Amino acid sequence: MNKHRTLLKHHKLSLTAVRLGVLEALDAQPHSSVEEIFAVVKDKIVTTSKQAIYNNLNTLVKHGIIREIKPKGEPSRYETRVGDNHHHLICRECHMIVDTDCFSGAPCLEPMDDHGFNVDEAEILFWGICPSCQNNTNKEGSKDE
Amino acid sequence: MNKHRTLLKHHKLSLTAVRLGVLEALDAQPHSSVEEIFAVVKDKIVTTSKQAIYNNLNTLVKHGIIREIKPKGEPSRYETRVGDNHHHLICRECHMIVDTDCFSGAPCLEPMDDHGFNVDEAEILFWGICPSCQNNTNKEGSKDE
DNA sequence: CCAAAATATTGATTTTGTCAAAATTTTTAT
DNA sequence: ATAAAAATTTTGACAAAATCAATATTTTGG
Ligand SMILES: [Mn+2]
Ligand SMILES: [Mn+2]
Ligand SMILES: [Zn+2]
Ligand SMILES: [Zn+2]
Repeated sequence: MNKHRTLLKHHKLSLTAVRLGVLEALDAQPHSSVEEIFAVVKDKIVTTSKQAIYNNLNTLVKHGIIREIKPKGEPSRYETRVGDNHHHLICRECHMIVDTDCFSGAPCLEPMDDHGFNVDEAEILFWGICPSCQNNTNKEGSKDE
Repeated sequence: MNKHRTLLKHHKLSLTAVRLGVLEALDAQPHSSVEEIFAVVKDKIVTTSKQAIYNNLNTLVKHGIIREIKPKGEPSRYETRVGDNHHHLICRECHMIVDTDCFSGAPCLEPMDDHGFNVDEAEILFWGICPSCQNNTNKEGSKDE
């Protein structure tokens, strides 16, 4: 995958094995957690460390190359889909995350009253139960976690 | 404040000093953190513990009596304003949080594509710079954190 | 007032993530 | 291609936020 090399060059970021591994892992599995990314990268680069994953994710976020999502009470997730201000559905049971586009009608960046804030991002999380968990609940009766 | 006693009774929750203290603290200062609530409650009930604050906040959230907000990279905030699906502006610099009403036009609970999810909450965080921090930045030049 | 249930207190533990220093790799400039 | 400089990686210690668990205390309902 050469687009990552080009992208990193554009941002004057070093082109390292771990960094490329992180980007590939995220392309393959959007909304991954640090643990998940680490597992994938470790498969290719056995000597890698969790700290290197953290470092790279933070650097990539700072440069706007990836985006961080941090749902209440869960570790951060990351994705390479940036710059389109899309939003997320998250399942209260299995914590699965899926993309959903921005409303076409509603201007996300314009709250009813902005109180003088200079708003640059509208982060929207739709909380609910995913189709699969809806089924499970129906079949197994009332069951927690 | 007797409305809190009534409210707790409705939910069959014990009426304890700490619990009432938490609700009063939150009424007085919406979007407070555990630390802030603890400080306020401790002022009245010197023997209280942080764990009691955590316990109570969790219980109150479960019962829908208060609401939890958890912005990326910050401790949770709590508020007694519930049930109106309002949203929040948060300052990237000073982390101040202010309320903003739901769009009137856009139906918050209806994402463009719900992917079969049973959505019950739309959590919207508007990120930006608050008026006060805009001033500081202008006056002090480019300054970080 | 008394027993049962709920809550509070205390201290240990977990999870997620940062910090810091030395070792290695990558880049930049001869 | 090579050497110095810069960036990244590795390792281990550390920190913040929150939960868990056991015992003590308070609250409730009778
Ligand atoms: Mn996404
Ligand atoms: Mn609010
Ligand atoms: Zn699910
Ligand atoms: Zn501010």
